[in-house]
Amino acid sequence: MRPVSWNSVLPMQTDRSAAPPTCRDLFGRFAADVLPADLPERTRWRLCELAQPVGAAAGNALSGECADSRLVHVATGAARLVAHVSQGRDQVLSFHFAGDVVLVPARAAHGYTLCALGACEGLAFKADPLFELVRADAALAHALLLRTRRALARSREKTIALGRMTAQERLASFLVGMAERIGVPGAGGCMLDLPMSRRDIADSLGLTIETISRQLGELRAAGLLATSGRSVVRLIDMPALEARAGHLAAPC
Amino acid sequence: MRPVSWNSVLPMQTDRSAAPPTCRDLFGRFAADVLPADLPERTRWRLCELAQPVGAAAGNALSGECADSRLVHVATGAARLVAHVSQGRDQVLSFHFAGDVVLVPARAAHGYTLCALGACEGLAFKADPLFELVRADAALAHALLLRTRRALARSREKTIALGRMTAQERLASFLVGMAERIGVPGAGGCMLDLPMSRRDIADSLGLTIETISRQLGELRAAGLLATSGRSVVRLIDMPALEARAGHLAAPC
DNA sequence: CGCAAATTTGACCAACCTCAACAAAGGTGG
DNA sequence: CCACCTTTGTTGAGGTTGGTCAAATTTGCG
Repeated sequence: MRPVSWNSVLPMQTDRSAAPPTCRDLFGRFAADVLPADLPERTRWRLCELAQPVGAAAGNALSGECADSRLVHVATGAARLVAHVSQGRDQVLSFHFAGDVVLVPARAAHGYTLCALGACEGLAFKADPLFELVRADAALAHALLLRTRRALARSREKTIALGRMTAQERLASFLVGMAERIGVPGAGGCMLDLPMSRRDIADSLGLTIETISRQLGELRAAGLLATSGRSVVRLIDMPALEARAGHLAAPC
Repeated sequence: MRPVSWNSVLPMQTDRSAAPPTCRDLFGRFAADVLPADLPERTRWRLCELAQPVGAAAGNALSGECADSRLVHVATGAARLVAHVSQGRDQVLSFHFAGDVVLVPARAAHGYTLCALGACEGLAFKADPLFELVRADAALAHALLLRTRRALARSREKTIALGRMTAQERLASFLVGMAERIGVPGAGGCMLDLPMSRRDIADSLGLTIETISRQLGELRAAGLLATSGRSVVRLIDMPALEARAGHLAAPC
C-alpha cells in the first residue's frame, strides 16, 4: 500500500532539454483543451502573443495578486484559487486540475492568488485583451462562456455548502465533488489522491483543519471511507456519502 | 411551452393598472439591456421566438424548479435565486433587479427557484437553444460572457463572506453591496429601500433572521446606519461599514 | 382601528473554534 | 536502510459565536 506520489510524475520534462516547457508546448495543450477547431489562424496567433507561460512549485503563486484580472489555463498539476480576507483568514474559492481554465480576479475588495498544489504549470492571459479578442470570434466566446457557466455552477454549489450545510455535509459534499473530478473508480470504492492539504480543504469549506480531521474520522468510523497516508482516500459507500452531502434524491 | 407571438400579452393574473407590458415591451427592454446594437435581424427574431414572458407577485416563483436550465432577464421588480437544500433549509444565491440577467440552473444536486420580491416580470429563455444561438454571434456571446463573469465575481464574493466572515461582517458586506446596486446617495448617507425580507437576507448570508436583527441593532447602536420601517435603511458611515465588511484598504 | 405577519428581544444551547499536546508521515543525510 | 527531524495531521478540553425556542413588539395593510 504505497501511495502514488504526485511529484514523481510531474517534473516538467518536455523532450531533450531540462528547460521548462516552451510556450509552444503549453499553447498546444491550451488549444486542444479550450480552443474551437476552426479558429481563424489570425486569432490563434494573437492569442499566442497574449499567452504568458506560468509555473510554480508546491505552495507558490502561479499568478499572484495582480492589478488586472487574468485567465489561466492549467496544463499540468493542480492549483487553488485563494481569496485573502485578512491576515490568517483565507478562503479557497476553487480547486483546479490539468485542463481547467480559471478566471483570476484583479485585486478588489479582496486579494486573489492562484497557488500551485504540487508542481503546476500553465498559460496566463490578461483578461482585457483576451475578452477583446473574444468579441470577434463566436466559437471562442462560446467555449469560454461554457467554462464560465461551469465555474459559476461550481461557485454556487460552494455557496450552498458554506451557507446551509453542517461540517460533515460540507466534507461529504467536497469528497463527492472531488470524486467526480479526479476520482479513480475501482473495486471496493472510488480512490482519491487528494493533492491538497487539510488546511486547503478547511479553507475551502469554511472550517478549521481540526474540524476536517474530526469529521473525516467520523466518516471513517461510519464505514463510508478509508484513508491511507495524508492524501489517499477510498470512498467506500458513495450513495451514503451523497446522502450525507445533502444531495437531492432522484428528481420527482 | 407555448409559442409566443409579438402581440401576446403577459399571462399575469391581475392588472389593476392600465397597461401590463406586452411581450413586445419586455423584449424591447431585454434588447436594450443586453443585446448588442448590431445584432442581425434574423438572430433577433429567433431570440424573440425563444422568449417566454414570465411574471409573479411577491413571493411566487418566476421560473420554478425546472428540468432544464434557463436564462431570465428581469424587466421590472426584483427577484431572488434560491437553492433548496432540504425542508426548511434554503440558500439565497443572489438577488436581481431590473436590467439583470440570471442563469437559473436545472434541478441537479439541489433544486433552484427564481422568486419574485414584490411584483416582478421578465423574459425567460431555455438555456440550450439560447446558447446554441449564441454560438453563431460573437457580440451576443460577448455580452452574455460579460454578464456571466459578473455573476461569477458576485458568487465568489458571497463564498468569501459565507466561508470566512463573522455575522456582522457579512451583514456589512451585504449592505455595502446593495448600496452599490440600488442605493440612492443623499445628504446624511446612502438611502436603501430593501425589497427583501429579513428571512431573505438571512438565507442569503447563511444566518438566521434573529442574528440579522441583532447585528442590524449593533450597527445601528454604533451609529453606522439608521433604519425606518421594515425596509428603509440609511447608511450613515460608508467607510466604517466597508471597514467592517472586511474590505481591503486601497491597494498598496 | 384591528389584525396577521414580520421583526425584535431574551434566555439558553450546541456546533464549531481555539489552544495545546501528541502522533504520524515522509523527506533528508548519514 | 535507518535514525532523525520537520511538517502535517489527530485528539482532547474548554470557550464563543451564532442557532433555537419562546415571547413581546412593531409594521403596515385592509
